[in-house]
Amino acid sequence: MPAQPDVMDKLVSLCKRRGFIFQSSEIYGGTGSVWDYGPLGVELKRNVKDNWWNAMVRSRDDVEGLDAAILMHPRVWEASGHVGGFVDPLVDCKTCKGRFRADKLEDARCPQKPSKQPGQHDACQLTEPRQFNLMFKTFMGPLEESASTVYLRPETAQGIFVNFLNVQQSTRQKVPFGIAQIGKAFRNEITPGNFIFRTREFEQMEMQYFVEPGTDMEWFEKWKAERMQWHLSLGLSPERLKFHQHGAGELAHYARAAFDVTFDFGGTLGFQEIEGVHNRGDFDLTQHQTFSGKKLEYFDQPNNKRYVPYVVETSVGADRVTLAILVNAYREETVEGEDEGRVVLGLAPSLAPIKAAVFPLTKKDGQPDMARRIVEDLRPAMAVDYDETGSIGKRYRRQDEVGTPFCITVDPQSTGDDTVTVRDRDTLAQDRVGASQLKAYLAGKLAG
RNA sequence: GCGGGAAUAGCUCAGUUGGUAGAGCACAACCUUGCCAAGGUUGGGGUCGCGGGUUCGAGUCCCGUUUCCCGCUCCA
Repeated sequence: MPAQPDVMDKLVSLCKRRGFIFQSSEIYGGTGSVWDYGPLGVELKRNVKDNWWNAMVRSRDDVEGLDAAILMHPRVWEASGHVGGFVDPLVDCKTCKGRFRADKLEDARCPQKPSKQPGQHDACQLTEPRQFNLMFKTFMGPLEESASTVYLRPETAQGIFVNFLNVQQSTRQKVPFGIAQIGKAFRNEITPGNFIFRTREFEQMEMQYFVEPGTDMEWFEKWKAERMQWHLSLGLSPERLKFHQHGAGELAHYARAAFDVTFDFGGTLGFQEIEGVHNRGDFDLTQHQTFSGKKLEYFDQPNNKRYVPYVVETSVGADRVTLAILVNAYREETVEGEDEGRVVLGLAPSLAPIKAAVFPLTKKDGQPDMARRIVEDLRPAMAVDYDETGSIGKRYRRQDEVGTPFCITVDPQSTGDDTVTVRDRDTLAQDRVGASQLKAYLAGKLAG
């Protein structure tokens, strides 16, 4: 299915208009590359995170939850390789306007091929190398001069590694087991962009699974399969999901094997990573042992052996998955007999910010009162909206474009026999349901 | 950070050779209608991204700056 090239633009507009996502600090002209989630966006993203947490932590007995601090001891980032590895010296060529990593140039010459820019590279004009550190720096302590420099974490994983023994010992977990965390991370990306796809402040959903060395590739394959299923369970179209195993040359410094889940965002973006599954070996725990001087070994009592576990990691960008869900759900379609098309967010009911909207067909004959009683009845069980403004068709479409799966209408018949119509967002079918059965009826639909 | 383009109402856009802002849609109230964006009346909303300059006068010309888009570079 070829995505419309301009779907992303329409989505950005829809997200702002209906309160999903706003640009940060907009009234001051906006701040680059950070975004705020509005009333509907925070519900959607929270539903995504809750789904992940329930699948990853609450429904398993071998994964424990954690919420580590964003600010960590600065030595953590020396051990992790971020202080050294996250700094790239870059040079610009004034002739061809290209930019290159100074450490990758073979000599002090612009590597731009002459054929690409004929006659322009007789004299190279490279700027001095400049350092780009991708970590945000700040100060811990009230006086800037005497305070120590700390970093905003560029990934959540290190909070899990440094707590490996705390969690293992406090929960009496045995290897293999995992630690999961949802939290913010920060990177001074050189080129942020594409809406919430690449931002400088973002949220990760990570799980580090600790296994016995030698069983790591087996677990790597297990988690690959499990994570693919999760993305499908969110309603992402199978044809828009593609899985990419990294070749030896692509691997990051810590990885023994890596696997990306990519999603087709359409347009110029195309397939982009939304989750990575990595076999990190014992790189991280060994580094922290070295830098901290503390043993990070697991004692296998039955077999009387001691080892540093290997780690299989799955790391999802919460914002990226949320964006993928929005892109995947966006559609424009024509209703038969209508001139104007409708915009629909075909969100899975479990992810929809609003589960049901209740309308009185007219403002007469006690219909608004009955509709409001239904709202109050449903509210404890689900996010529900009330709307009496405009024609019934207009109200349906307001809900369609924010992905509400069910619309409930109170009509003249309702006040007599206590039944209402439930209209399905996707099929447009209408069921007649007794008002007293409504809660159970919707619960069944939302679960199924 | 470099090069190019852009910025006027919530959205999409008009705005003449410089003479202190308009339309459609959207939104709100009321009337009407009553199951898929009907119609009518009324209304709210913009110091034209921000700062400076030229000018009697700047949305319009000049400089700076911020943000966004497209390339380059980077992307754990």
